[in-house]
Amino acid sequence: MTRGAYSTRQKRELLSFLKEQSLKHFSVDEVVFEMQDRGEKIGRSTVYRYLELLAEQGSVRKYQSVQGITQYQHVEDATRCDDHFHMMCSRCGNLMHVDCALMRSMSEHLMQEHGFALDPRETILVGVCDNCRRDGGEEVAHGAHSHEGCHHCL
Amino acid sequence: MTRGAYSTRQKRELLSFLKEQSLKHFSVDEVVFEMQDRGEKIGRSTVYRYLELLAEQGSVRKYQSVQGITQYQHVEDATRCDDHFHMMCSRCGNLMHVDCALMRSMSEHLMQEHGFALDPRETILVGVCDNCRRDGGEEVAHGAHSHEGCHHCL
DNA sequence: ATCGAAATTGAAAACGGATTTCAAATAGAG
DNA sequence: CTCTATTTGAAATCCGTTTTCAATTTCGAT
Repeated sequence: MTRGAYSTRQKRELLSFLKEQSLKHFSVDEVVFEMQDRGEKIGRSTVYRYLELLAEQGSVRKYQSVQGITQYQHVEDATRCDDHFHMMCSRCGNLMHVDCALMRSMSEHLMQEHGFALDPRETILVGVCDNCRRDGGEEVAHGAHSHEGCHHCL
Repeated sequence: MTRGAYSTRQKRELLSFLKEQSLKHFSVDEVVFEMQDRGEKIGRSTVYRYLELLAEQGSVRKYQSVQGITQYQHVEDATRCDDHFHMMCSRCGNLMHVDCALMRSMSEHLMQEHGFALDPRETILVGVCDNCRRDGGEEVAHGAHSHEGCHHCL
């Protein structure tokens, strides 16, 4: 079987659902419920399979929530997120991009001194974002980038 | 039921097993197998229950591996792993400690330039460890610290 | 447009780690 | 020792994920 060869209604609808909500993250069940709410017909196994395929191809990112449930998130430009890191706010769930000289020298250090090949696609720096530190951590729109002040960064 | 009121042989043996291998990390199954290998009689549910209790009390730390398996690690001093970082191998699941000047300056940078309060207890750097890069990723004993060469580190 | 091989779908079964159940065993107070 | 509360552990259950497989769909070839 050559996965990903045919284009189907389910795949098109799932992909456009994810694209609409770009940088927002979903569990498989959330995708299934929200899509079925819209009247779109799609099965759980299809969602699992296609999200997995998209993750391999790089157009969605996959990570484990603290509770151990797999979360998926669409990233518009697949290569765009391969060479920098991501910070996630543990209060609001916001995911932010960081591309610093410091991060790169850390990568190099880990490789040279520890033989550890750090993977920026898999690694998520967890902490508390600026907004949440200030205003106590209400839910905030996903995907905002809070790094205006940094001249090293994206 | 008032959990943790009674002292039992199983609890004493589990705790001393963990203490012996301090800072090494285990899945529940690894604990069960290794303890049963030594001839100690302990059931899987007891291990789950007691590790959970110890985690709440702070004397063991609990992690999700990339494969989604929960890992437990004894920390004599609960605060001891609060100030350095952890790297996890995405192939063998091995968790390693890193305490580098570089990591600390990265933390400072994120705070100063991005207002992001990085949390070393929640953050796990993901990549491929030395052993797995060399020999193609067979299962390796857990808990080894592969940073002998680094003078910055633990 | 039709045929046929290959890919895809999705309901249901299987899987596997974690949790819960509950009767039997054990701890500890009196 | 006796009585009650806690703990144990095998088995059942839960729940997210993966796999199975027959039916369906896609798409190239004719």
